[in-house]
Amino acid sequence: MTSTPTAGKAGRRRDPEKDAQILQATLDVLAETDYADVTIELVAARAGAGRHTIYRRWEGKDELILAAIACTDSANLGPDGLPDTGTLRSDFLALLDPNWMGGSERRLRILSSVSAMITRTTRAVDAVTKAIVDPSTAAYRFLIQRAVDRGEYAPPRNLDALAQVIPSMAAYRAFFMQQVVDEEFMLSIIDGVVLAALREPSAADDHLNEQDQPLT
Amino acid sequence: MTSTPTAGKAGRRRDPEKDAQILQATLDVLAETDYADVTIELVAARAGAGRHTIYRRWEGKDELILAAIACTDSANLGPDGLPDTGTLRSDFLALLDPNWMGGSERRLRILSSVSAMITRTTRAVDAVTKAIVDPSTAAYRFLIQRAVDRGEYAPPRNLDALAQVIPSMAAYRAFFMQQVVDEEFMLSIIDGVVLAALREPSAADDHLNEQDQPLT
Amino acid sequence: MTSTPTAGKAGRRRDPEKDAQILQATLDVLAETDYADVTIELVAARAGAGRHTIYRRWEGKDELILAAIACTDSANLGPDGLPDTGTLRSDFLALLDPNWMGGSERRLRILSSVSAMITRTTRAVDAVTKAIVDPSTAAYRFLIQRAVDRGEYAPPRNLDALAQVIPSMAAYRAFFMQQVVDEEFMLSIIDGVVLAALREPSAADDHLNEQDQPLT
Amino acid sequence: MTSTPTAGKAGRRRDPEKDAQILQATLDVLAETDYADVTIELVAARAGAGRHTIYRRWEGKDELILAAIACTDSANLGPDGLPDTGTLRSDFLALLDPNWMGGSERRLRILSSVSAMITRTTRAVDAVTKAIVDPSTAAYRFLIQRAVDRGEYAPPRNLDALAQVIPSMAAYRAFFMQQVVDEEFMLSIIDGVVLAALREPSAADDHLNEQDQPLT
DNA sequence: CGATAAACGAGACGGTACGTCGCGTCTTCTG
DNA sequence: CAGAAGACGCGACGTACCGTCTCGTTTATCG
Repeated sequence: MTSTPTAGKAGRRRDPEKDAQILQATLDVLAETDYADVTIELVAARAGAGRHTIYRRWEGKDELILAAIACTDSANLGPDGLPDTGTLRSDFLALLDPNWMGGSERRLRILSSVSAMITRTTRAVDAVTKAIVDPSTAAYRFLIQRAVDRGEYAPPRNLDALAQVIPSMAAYRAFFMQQVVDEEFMLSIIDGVVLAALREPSAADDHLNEQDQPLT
Repeated sequence: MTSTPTAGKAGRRRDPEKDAQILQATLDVLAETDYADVTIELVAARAGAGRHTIYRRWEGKDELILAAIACTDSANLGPDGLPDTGTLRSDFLALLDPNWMGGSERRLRILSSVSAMITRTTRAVDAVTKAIVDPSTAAYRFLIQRAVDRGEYAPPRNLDALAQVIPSMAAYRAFFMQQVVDEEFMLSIIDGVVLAALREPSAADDHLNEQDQPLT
Repeated sequence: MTSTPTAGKAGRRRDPEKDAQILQATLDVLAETDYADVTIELVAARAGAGRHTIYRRWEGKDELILAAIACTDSANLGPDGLPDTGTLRSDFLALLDPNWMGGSERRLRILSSVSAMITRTTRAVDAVTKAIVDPSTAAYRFLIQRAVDRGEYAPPRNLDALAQVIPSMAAYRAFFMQQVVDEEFMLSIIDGVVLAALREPSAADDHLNEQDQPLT
Repeated sequence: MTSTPTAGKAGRRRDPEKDAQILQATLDVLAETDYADVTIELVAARAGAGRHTIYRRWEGKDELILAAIACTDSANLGPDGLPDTGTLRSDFLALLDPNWMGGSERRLRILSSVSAMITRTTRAVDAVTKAIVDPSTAAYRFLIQRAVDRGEYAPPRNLDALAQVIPSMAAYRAFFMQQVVDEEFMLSIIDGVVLAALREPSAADDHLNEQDQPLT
């Protein structure tokens, strides 16, 4: 997106490793300090790069940070990377540790930094949505749907809404309240909200378990 | 020397009207531009004040913005200001419009600006907690508790968690996804999550009100 | 010229001492290093000032250096500061040491630095002319005229041309040839050129000695 | 070892025409803009060359400019190229036009650019000395000596000093004062200084040619 | 004649100075 | 003394040029 990797033109190619180094340095700095203290100079120094090398790739500070966020590997939230413990409740708990919000302090601090841009740039919203919001929601939706499929719960009235409960509440607590998202908190919303909103399957649901049922 | 009319000090009094003008100007600027573009110079110009007059009153940019936000009257979320429509569902809907997150675009933009400070300043967290988080949670808890009290629903397993569902999800949508919190969305979480997690009271519930009832 | 010293307006006055400190620092740096190595940052640091303070007073690097050159105290080349030894020859020699070209290494290095600007800026020419060229020429013209007035020499055919001989040749040697302007060299042009071009007064000149005689 | 016509190396030969193109482009750019605005990039573009091609040939910007100036053919100041009009005065005037300082505006601008380097690079001094100072002085010394030899003037006390008068004063005027060196100016120094410092030969001069004659 | 080696246009790269802007502090004058 | 005006030290911003270093292509000489 930032570079046209192999255009059949002359001239030295942009070092693709530099991209990675710079983005990594950006994330590192972002994790350590505040958005306002993220200096292009500092990022460049960390990445062993010159300032101009950064400006050649991204339009400015914001674009750089956005790109860094975007490259946060949220790929472990794909179906393959998700836990499969047998019950939805323990799946949720298993997701706590490596998951973005309850995960490392680092991930949270990085996210917090983006917030400084989210108001002004549509791109910031897109980046956050793509890197964090969508993957999280998708992961939770997958887990719930699987539990329904295996007959653990009846199909919920609104799967989409339910899938957003945990990420929303975790983010709210972590970001606006700046409080840790620990197991106690997770359990309170797992048991008190999500699982409470699910029902055990009725007898009539048995035939539908293996079929596609439109979600609305 | 004999008559010190106002206070025991000599010299010109601080113009109390300036406080209001400056805070108003801060909110105005905050509403139209980004946090990073909120310049003390600009605020001062808008307020018809000098920069030093601002620094005499607040410690710096952050404190100024915090003070400006703090003076936003969100106090209509007290028990007296809350709707009482007869059912919890319509109470929730009645809360949508005047509520902060579903409120005016202006209010959202102003509040979004705090996010730029929330990471570094403990005071920002306090301000947000005091102005937004606590009132919202308290309001929703009040509404739910009232519905339980009037026998509309059985006492939930975790009232605190449930009370935070709506503000969390609304904030997440409005802030991180930058999408409108309209009635459709509210209904999806009211019906799909909150009300789904509540049970109608059984006959036995009269005695069980204060007890845990195992899920299985 | 750079500041309007006492306009009846509000606001902090520009520190007049800063002007001096900055100009002095500029001259110092100019004397030590090359034009290209004169950094605003360095000058500011030397002067104990911020970069912005410099840019507030002068438009840029060139203007700063020009101003610094202009403030070089060439006032000791006024009639009062000139030597009066009794003979033109020893007057010339007496001028060697404190004089600009034969003077301090410092003065020469400073001049050399301006040369980098003299091509592009008309202002540079003006500054050099005002600070160096004119004072030197005027000084030599004064000395020669005084010698003529006292009857040491007959009025020269072209006083202006003669007055420029020494500064021109000293500058040429010092700047283009980068060789020292020492007493030996000075004597060679004093005796070989200037004094050689002057004549002893004829008998008829005696009456005119004390009168004004137009030069061209 | 006897006949290695080109060189014992493989690989593509350096395009000798590129040298010329680059030097020409350098001179062109030098003539129209200031030293500081002479960009390697710009020169390369003008010459239809790549920057690296320039750096392969010269060590840097300074060396390039020096080389460009060095290739300016100012060698028409040799004894054969000098005018021989019969009198020293008209010889001087005849030298005005094609001479470097009185020469084209272009030539002056180009040479002025060296001044930016003359302080830091010894090579610049050498180049200037070789290209300008020495030829000019030699030319004027030759003309004066010839006039003396033909009996037009008595041998001057210091031929070297006298030979530098015109180039020095012309350079001073052209460079430091940035004023044209026209016939009027030349006449003023020819008549007012150089010729004034020369004496018509006395009868006794035939024997005294090699002796000093005291001024008094 | 094909392999190899250098030159070449293009342009990425690490530095470093530029000139601009905002912050928070300070001084000066006016009411 | 408060208040408006604005100078001041600091430090980040984004731009430009320097000189070096790849790239892929072209051109020459040697095996």
